[in-house]
Amino acid sequence: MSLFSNRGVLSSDYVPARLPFRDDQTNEVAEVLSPILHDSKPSNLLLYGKTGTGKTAVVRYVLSELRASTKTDKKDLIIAYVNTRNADTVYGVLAEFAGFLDLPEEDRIPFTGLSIAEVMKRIFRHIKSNRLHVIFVMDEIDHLVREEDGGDILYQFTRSGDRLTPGFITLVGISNDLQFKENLDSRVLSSLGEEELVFPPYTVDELRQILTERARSAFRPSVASPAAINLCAAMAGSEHGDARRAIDLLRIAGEVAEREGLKEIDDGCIRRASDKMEVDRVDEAIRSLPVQNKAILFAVSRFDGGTNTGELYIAYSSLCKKLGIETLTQRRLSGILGDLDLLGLVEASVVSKGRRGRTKKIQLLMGKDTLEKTLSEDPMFGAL
DNA sequence: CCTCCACTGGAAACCTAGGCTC
DNA sequence: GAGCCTAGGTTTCCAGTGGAGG
Repeated sequence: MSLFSNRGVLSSDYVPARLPFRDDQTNEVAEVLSPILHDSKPSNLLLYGKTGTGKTAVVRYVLSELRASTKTDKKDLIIAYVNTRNADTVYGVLAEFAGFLDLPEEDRIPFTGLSIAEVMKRIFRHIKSNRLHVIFVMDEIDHLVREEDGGDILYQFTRSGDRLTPGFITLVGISNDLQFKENLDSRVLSSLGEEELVFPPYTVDELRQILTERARSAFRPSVASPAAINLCAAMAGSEHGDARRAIDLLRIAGEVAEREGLKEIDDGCIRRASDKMEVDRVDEAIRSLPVQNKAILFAVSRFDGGTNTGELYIAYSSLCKKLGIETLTQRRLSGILGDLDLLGLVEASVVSKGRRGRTKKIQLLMGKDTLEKTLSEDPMFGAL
């Protein structure tokens, strides 16, 4: 018998009927966006806060309320939500955004081939001619700003006024990075940040209450004891006040308990769940890597006590020959190493060895066996 | 205090895939 | 169908550099 009565309550895209400890933010977002109900353009809005502080949840909540309170026959209100990190490139963001707009057949955005300018033109033309009122939510907008030309796109959106009338776009930017403003053109910032809102991290006590509330509807009675919930809140949230992590942890702990045939979640489940989350994260990151990055990662794993760029390049080159794939240049390898470092799969730091030059000291950040197990799913690496 | 290694990392050129125009 | 254009990945080129050994 399942320990869960409603697992969905603990899933990452669940929006609860009320967001605890976020009433102020909810009201403010609602207030800023409310002009749309009277067909006038709301101010652009910028939300900051670390991950798991409820930014996305608040926005989703307000938007769904907004949707609910507009008349069903209203076809000119478009609410678009794009996570700019998932969309990955500037082009990807625009293409995904365009997906919300229901462009006419001949103006559909293919997945590649068009210039950014052409994509913008199509989007703007469509909004203008259909008098659309658009709220465009860009989650993890800091990622877009870091992309080349990303800030430029924002500039165009914020300056798009008369190219769109009688339609309009209101931008809602969500950022995890509190300093991303520094990389932003000041004109864009002043326009995008017409209204700003900061989300403080949750305290451990707040997390505990959030979890308690969710657990009540997610689990059968007496599956998640107060002690278990305390531990989840403390483990996931003590450093960052990250509610998403805390909720994920609780859900996975529940799954672990269920699989092990237990009647309730104990400390052990939670610790094993925490380990599992880390393994899953790494697993997924490896799986979605391009071949070259996998090959480089594999080459890194051949050195037990860490290695350096020159040594790694030699190992990588012979690996490529063995695999029958193209060998990239050392310059490129260095760049990919940087990416792997950002993903937290590898640690690559520049060290100087005096007269023996400067290099990157490289170390694998996971068990060799974890990597080999995941990599062996790829037919190309299976034989190794 | 200077040298000089083994790279780093910026900049620009090059390549490729795919849509567009005519 | 030829020829053009762009985005994104890669290569080419190279000036710049932290610090152990002299």
